[in-house]
Amino acid sequence: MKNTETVYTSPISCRECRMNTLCIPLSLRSDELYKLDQLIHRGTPLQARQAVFYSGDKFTSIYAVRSGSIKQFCVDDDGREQVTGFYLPGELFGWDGLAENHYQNTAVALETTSVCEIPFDQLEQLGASIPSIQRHVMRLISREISSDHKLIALLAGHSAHQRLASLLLSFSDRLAQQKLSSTRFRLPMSRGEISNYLGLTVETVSRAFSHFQRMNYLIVNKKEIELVDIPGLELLISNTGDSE
Amino acid sequence: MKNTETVYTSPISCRECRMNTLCIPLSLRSDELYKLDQLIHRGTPLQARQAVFYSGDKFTSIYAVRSGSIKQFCVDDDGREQVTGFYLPGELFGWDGLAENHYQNTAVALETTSVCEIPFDQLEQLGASIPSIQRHVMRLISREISSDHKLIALLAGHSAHQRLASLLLSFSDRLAQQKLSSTRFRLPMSRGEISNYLGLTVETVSRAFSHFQRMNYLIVNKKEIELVDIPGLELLISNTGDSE
DNA sequence: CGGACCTTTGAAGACATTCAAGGCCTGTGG
DNA sequence: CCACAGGCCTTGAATGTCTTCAAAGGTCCG
Repeated sequence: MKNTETVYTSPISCRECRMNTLCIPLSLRSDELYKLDQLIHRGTPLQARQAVFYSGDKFTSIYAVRSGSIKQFCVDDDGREQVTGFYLPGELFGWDGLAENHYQNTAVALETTSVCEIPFDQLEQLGASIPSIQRHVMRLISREISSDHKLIALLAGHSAHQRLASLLLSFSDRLAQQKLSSTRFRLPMSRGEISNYLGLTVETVSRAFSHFQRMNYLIVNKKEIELVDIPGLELLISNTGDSE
Repeated sequence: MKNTETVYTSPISCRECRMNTLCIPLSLRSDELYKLDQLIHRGTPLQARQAVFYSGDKFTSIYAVRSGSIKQFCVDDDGREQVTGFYLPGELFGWDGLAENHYQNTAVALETTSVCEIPFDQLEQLGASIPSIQRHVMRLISREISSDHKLIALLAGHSAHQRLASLLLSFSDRLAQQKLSSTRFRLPMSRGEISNYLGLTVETVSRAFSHFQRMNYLIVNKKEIELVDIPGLELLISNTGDSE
């Protein structure tokens, strides 16, 4: 099992676990790394339901989840909330504020959560002098677009069961990336938040969980999930319905 | 009626209508503008159904629609296509390729279409020397995220009628930005493409059009649309259903 | 212990899909 | 130029999935 983090041999990089939470696979000289590291403000931990920023706030920074989890949602013209994403440790959020210089979404902690703040104008200046950083920042933004496209495809073309299964497997994958268990985990958000994200009702999500348990795809106990048949869930998602 | 384009006093900027199709509200010195303008490759016109790039192609450039229209779609693991966006003159596409250095979507012309190619590495280099360009590029990418979020909210929280009405009003707005009629226009895509984009079936979209015509919201003749009651459509979209 | 909120489950209903068929355009070949 | 084939679009009827409405159990926190 290779430890890819050994790239960061600088004592700076691992101090306070800053860099590795950004998952930045850059090969930087240590002085460059030092500059990047200096940008990152380590915030005080947030309590559940506490906001990182509100929709309409002036855009200043992007954020990385260090521990805990974040829910991002926007509010429609007619007052409807729409969850646009859940963010786990190592993931970045806040990009949407860049376009209009104001955050379009509100970001709140789903549990006790700590985040890193990365002031954008400083990141921008640093990017101007270190091209690899510039490139990487753009790549990170683009990644957000790709994940949004995946969600669009999920919402536009999949059933309730498929949507929930996708969410669970997405969580599983992302936890695995953090070297956490991909089969047993705790969902940090409520059924209501899941249903909103997936474009369903609370009842439908609840029924889907029950159904998955009956089918022995998983064991669910409140927010604790144990996936016992990941291939089965994958099959469920890929089934277009023209067979069976 | 102010003409905001008078910013571009340089003879370069208006040559071949390059800059104004990018809608870049930058105040650049003419030498900077010249450099930016030089990047832009004017492509030969595309015929309907012809691709700008395919999913999996190496990422080289972003593109701006000069005339005509573009459909962007990705193909799921299980082969399902999902339209992720339609692009009209003045709009940019191709950002999704940045993350993995390969385009995730395929972009095809919906009709005879001409696009500008903007090689990304050159744009990047230029951005490094001209901060305002750098900033603007990021803003453009972020705009893509915002519009994706709007689509997510549309798919997750709105009925078939609301989705189609939203699409029509979105077209109306975007055409107005190009100083074209916002009430009479031709939809460049098929019913099937609309239904895929909106997460519906062809039949549902067709019925929605018929319904809108019966309700005197619009007049539809094949792909020709005339919006006759835009406020009515707006009301339809904002109605959460708890009234009326 | 009580109350509010979240979750689950049931039953009825609504909306969108599926299945089916016919009409309308377009482009091609006779 | 006309005929025909194949899309694409529309419409109808039946089905199904998800929602809505309703109620009860569970959990958390004061």
